[in-house]
Amino acid sequence: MISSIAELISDRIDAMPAGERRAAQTLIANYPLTGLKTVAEFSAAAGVSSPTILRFVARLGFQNYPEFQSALQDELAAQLQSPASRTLNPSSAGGAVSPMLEATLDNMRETFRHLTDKQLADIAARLAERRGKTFLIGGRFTDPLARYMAAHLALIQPEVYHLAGQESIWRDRLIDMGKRDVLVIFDIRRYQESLVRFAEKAHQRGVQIILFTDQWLSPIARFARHVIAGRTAVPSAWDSSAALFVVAETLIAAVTRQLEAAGAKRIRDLESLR
Amino acid sequence: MISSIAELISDRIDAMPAGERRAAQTLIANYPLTGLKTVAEFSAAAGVSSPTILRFVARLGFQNYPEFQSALQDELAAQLQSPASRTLNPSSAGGAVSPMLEATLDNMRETFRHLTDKQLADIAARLAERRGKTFLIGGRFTDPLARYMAAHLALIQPEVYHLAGQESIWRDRLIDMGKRDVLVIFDIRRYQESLVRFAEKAHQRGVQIILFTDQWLSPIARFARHVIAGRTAVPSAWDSSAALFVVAETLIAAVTRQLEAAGAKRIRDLESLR
DNA sequence: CAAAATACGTAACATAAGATACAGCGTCCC
DNA sequence: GGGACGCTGTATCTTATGTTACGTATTTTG
Repeated sequence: MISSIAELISDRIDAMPAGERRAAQTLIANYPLTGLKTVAEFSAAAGVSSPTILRFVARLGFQNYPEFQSALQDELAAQLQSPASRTLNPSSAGGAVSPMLEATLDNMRETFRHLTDKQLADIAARLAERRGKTFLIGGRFTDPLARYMAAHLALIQPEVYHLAGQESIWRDRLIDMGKRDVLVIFDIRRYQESLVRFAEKAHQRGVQIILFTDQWLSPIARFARHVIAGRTAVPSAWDSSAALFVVAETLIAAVTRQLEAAGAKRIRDLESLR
Repeated sequence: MISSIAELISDRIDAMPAGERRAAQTLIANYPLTGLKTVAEFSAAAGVSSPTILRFVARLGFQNYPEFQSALQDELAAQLQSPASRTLNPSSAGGAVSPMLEATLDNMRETFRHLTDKQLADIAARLAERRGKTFLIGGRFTDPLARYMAAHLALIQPEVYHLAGQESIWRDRLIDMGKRDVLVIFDIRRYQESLVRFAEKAHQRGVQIILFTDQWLSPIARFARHVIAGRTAVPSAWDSSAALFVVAETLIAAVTRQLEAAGAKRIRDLESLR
């Protein structure tokens, strides 16, 4: 079975006329980049004319050039999203312990790869500054993450609230929210209508929203000041929230550290209690 | 020094108006693929208009959109050619983030290294067999994990209950528990007296206890039929429950798979609902 | 060696892409 | 509360990209 376009090419390259073969070789030489450029650039790189490129693409079975490019992009997306870390991963040598674990580790690496220190520091700073209140809420499966984060944050600073229960209950809490407040929302597919509505209203009131979502971005991203996009794909019937969980823990640690550095009295009191 | 466009973006994202920030977040969320598509596709993905995308690109310092795309392609080319550079990305290269991530990944590997496939399979089988009820409970910080697991298990099988609220409330639930039932407890340092008492009483009633704890083992291990010891040490003021979280997800996946294999009617019904 | 078939490039075309002008709107500041 | 500023989207325009038609060159085959 032929999975990648590169395979497809090397499979048919022998049956190609000279010009198209040059196109094929040029593409393979630095795959897949040349194929993402324009026909004119591709043809120049291969030293052939534009129609030759188009005929080459047609021979591969694509209707037109954009379709060919989309296929390349999809392939690239798949590559970038599940890094080939299987090769450079020490634990994978141990056998089929758990594909689940491997996927989860990949997800975490990939999630953090798209997350800069600065982003995390900014979000931590926003959570640490005590100008307003902090609210946390999550969807059906992610609400426990909101609870987990709330449990920690509530300990190191005042005015941290987890929004639980029915929609009507948290909707009424909107009255307490304003520009100085922060709302942390967890929402992964399938995105919850009620959360989107809630986020929109909070946004209208000027609340700063920090969104934890998956790589396809919840519609709440529209209203969010900060967006954390975690990878969720695992070999399971369910999506994995593990990557988001680790980001949450990382943020908790960062906030704690910032407050410690700021010499917050509460932290000292807390330490004396421990 | 700013080397990659991703860095450039996260550096300036704060100085951007809302619409352009959405563009930035969308691009970062699955970088750099969105930037290689057309302006129209990009704008649709970000939920903004085409001009906003162009203004976003202009703000980054590019003269026009093609120039921006070329820059992305060059960056991609460099990445693809030296695979090593993919591992040492901006976020993991240095800074305060990566020690946390590294420790967490190590914890997971180590946790699963001490966990055999058979153990996991046994526990999953125990959870999947529908002879009695399943109860879940956790400590101060780990109760969200119990909730998370309960939210999934309750969907794929009946009679799954998360024990919430005050101690007196769950103590009264002991009446409903018997030999055929399973109790999943999450308890890491500092171990909670109330949980230990509860576990002991449940054990006396013949309840099968599955314990999620840390490597120093909660005293509840005395009463537990199955013990999962996760690594919790991270460079933070708090312990990490991430490894336990991943084990929980793994078990959820395994139980789901077993029930699917057993052809449970509920699973089929569930799938028709999705 | 000649004729046919195929391959290839030039040039004109149509389409879709990126760029721009402008008006509406919200926001901030005085 | 009013005015100025800045942001955003709609509609229009321009550019350049992909596509096609056709003639020439090249190879293949009888």
